[in-house]
Amino acid sequence: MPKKNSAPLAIGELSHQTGVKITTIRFYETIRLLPEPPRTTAGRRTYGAVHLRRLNFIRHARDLGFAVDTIRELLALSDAPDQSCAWVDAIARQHLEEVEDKITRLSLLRSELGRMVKACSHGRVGDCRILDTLADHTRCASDHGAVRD
Amino acid sequence: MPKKNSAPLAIGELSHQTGVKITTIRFYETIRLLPEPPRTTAGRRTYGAVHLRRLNFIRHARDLGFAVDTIRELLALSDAPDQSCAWVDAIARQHLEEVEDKITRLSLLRSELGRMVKACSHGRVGDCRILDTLADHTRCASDHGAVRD
DNA sequence: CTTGCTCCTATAGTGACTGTAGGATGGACA
DNA sequence: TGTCCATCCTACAGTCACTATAGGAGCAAG
Repeated sequence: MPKKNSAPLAIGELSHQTGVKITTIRFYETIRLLPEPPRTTAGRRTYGAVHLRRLNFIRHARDLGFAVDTIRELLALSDAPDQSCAWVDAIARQHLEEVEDKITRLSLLRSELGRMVKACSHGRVGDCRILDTLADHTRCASDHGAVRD
Repeated sequence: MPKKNSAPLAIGELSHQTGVKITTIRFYETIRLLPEPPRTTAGRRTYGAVHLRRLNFIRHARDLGFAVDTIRELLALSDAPDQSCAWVDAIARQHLEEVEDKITRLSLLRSELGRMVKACSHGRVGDCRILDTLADHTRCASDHGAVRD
């Protein structure tokens, strides 16, 4: 006996229940990530359980770092329950790899920054090891790449 | 006997020597990160050793993840060699902290994604553990926050 | 009826670039 | 001299995922 909690929600209510800001909810509507909800006669959006579920999914996926386009894909997949879930698996694995990659790069960065900070003798700017290091990549211990996301 | 390699560089040359794209060099000029260089009569930019040094500094700092505004600050500081380098040190330390923070958050994420992927039994979408997990944060082992930069 | 909250649209701004359109210049070769 | 291609120029739009602001209208309580 699934209790239908189907009283329509105002946007502020939906925002509160999902932790997604009102402006962001409206933004998701404009980029067609969230379907247009029905409106009251006065033009206010009214959301139901479907929207709530979908927005929770979106929010969680975003928190886990999935891109909006990827989420769109995942949502489409989850609407076709009889398909193989191999593609979902592939998407998740690829994202995991990207995260691991980022961690690796950031760790190299941490070492380099750590070394830089440690070398500082707290004197005058003219003798600053930190600025020296920034001025000349060859002083770096590792070939830290760029951290551009 | 410092060899002055002072033949003026064309923008393509500078790009080649620093690894910064031509468009990016021009962009740095518009945001006043790099000073406007002199031009030839035909209006082409000509760079000297000063620009080369400055751009190398910028590039290296960007690679290490410093924001453009921070780099602006660091450049201003490096132009005042008699000041104390405490502020430079503080900037670098803060950036290091931010990087460490990011690593922590990404590591939590990695665990969560790893768990998700491992739980996948490669069946149909309707039974997909990955989609289940995305649909419901309470299935998560940790309170991984958001990864928003 | 006023007060204060929620809601609406439309538009511009964020950071750090990247891409495109449409044109001018420079040097090498026939 | 013609012509070819690489290089350079400007100006503006697009990226991503929002956030902020301006200027209103609606709604419930006191």
